[in-house]
Amino acid sequence: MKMHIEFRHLRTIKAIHEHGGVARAADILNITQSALSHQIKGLEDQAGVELFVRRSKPMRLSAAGLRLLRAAERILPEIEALQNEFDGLRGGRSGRLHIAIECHACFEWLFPVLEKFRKHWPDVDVDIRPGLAFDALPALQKEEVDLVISSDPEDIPGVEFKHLFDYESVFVAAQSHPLAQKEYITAEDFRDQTLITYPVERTRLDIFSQLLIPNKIEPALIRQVELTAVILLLVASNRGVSALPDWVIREVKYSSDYVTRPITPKGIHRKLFAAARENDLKKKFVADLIKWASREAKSLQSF
Amino acid sequence: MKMHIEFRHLRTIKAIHEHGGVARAADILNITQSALSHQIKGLEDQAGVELFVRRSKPMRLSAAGLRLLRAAERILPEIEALQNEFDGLRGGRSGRLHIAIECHACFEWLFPVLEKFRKHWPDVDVDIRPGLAFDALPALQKEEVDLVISSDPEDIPGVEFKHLFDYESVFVAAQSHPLAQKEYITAEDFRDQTLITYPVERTRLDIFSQLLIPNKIEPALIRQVELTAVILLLVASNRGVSALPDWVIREVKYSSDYVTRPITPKGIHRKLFAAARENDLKKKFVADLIKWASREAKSLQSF
DNA sequence: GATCTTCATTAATCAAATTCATAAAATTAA
DNA sequence: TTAATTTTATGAATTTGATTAATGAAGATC
Repeated sequence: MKMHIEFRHLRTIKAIHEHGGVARAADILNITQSALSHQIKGLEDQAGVELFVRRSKPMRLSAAGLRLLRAAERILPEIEALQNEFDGLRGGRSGRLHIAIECHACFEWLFPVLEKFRKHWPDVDVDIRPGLAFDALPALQKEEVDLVISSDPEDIPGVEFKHLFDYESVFVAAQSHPLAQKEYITAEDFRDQTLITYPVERTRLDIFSQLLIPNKIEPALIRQVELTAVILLLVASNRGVSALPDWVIREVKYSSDYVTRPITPKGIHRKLFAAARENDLKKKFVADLIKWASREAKSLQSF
Repeated sequence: MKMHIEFRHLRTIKAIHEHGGVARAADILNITQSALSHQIKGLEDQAGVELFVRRSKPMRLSAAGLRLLRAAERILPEIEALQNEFDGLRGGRSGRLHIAIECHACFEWLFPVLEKFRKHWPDVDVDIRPGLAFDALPALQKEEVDLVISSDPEDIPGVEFKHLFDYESVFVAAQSHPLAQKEYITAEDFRDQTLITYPVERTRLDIFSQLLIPNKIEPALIRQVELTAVILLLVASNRGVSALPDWVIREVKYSSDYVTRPITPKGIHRKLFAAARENDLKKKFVADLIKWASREAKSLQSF
């Protein structure tokens, strides 16, 4: 004999307890007293346990009934919350916005955007998913992630790339560094240098993908550093050179112990895009994030 | 449009996620694939949200579906535990045994019994309910309490009194106390004494109910003390006299700075009973508690 | 003791979950 | 590529089971 508890039963137990009696509970639940009576009987038969003490007339919960009540009071709020969440989801108030970033430096300008976003959309589950930073576009298609910040737009059906802003990857070195004398930097210049980069794969770094790999040049040493501020510190104290997006450097320009130079005569110019599923772009909160991200990025450039 | 989640849906979501696909989940749940398909469609329609990503064929949970899954994984174990508890309840393995004691001193021998009980019946919710110590028998009828330790058996339908043991309420005083010279104590003897009692109503103390109230005697002073050991300490140092069950005193007899005397020539002889609902007496764990209580009490007497 | 509440029961009704049979879509194999 | 296979969706019929209406029984209340 198996017991078959349903939410209906939990609501019934709770209502009977709270309103003291089957008839009143029935009123609250908008069903007849008879229905509740049947319901309770069904539960008691299946459970093989008396849920109520019928000795005295407005019947009270028995020990087993009290246990059930406690369960009801823990479970019912959960699905109620769930239902509210789904309501919000339909109304576009809540949702998920998991972001994969291919460019490591993007943390810099993305964080303030996320701060603002969280304030305006408190019910949206926004997050940056690390790890799957490469292969991010397949993840976007599979709905494992909802937004990808990328420099390499592809033509994928159902996915749209929104242009955020242009930037230039520039060479950074200490003022006293020999290369600081040059007007522009070439691939060859890196051959005997210590290159300081973010701790990510080479293919995700502009300096490699756009210059060193095509020219088959290997720097003398590569040193990986997480924080942009630390990279600049090391560069300024002549422990190596680096290549960073111009806006990253502009943000901390006041420390003028280093100089920037274009890479190749024309410079490495790149565009940054936000990729999302076409469907999601209709959602207000996704559009908002892209709008704010673009604005924040452009305000960084205007320094 | 209101959403109507049921346990069935939670189980479905969980099964589809775990077994990767509707067909397999259907197999596990002993239901047809069609039923699950209809079920999901129903949920999605009502929620107005896509629960699955149908882009690829063994279909996967969407963001919304994942939330539902998380809820399922929190809620389902709860009712599973509940069902197990109810199964145990039917099998007599679990249950409730809340005890009301009318005689305050009974704590002394009840505690070791409860220790043993807890070891043998770990799933039974055993407890001593203080406060409702008087009026305990009505509470027993109303199933607010499941066992009452009492000296005054009444003829209540559906309630049975099991005899535990006999005891004598004896007078205790310091060896140097004048009344220690007497062979037995009378009601009159208390008139100019400081009487040390447990902090409960008079009607629940043998010395009052059996002697002082019938004889309309009021002691010079009453001092209320919680712990038996402290009562005996005060008595030994001549701060007052007391009246206690013989077995209480026997237990700490080694401290021989006080003497005991019968109250009235015949002594106050009482019986102690365990009262329970006839129904509950069929339960093994209730029978066990009474059996062990009786045994423990008798072993105390044989000191 | 008469009346008012409160809960239980029976049979009938109604809604909804499930099934059966089959189509459609995607995946895999040939 | 087609064919074969797996996986999900759909429509109509069926079954299940929850609810109701009407009524009866048992406490409570005056």
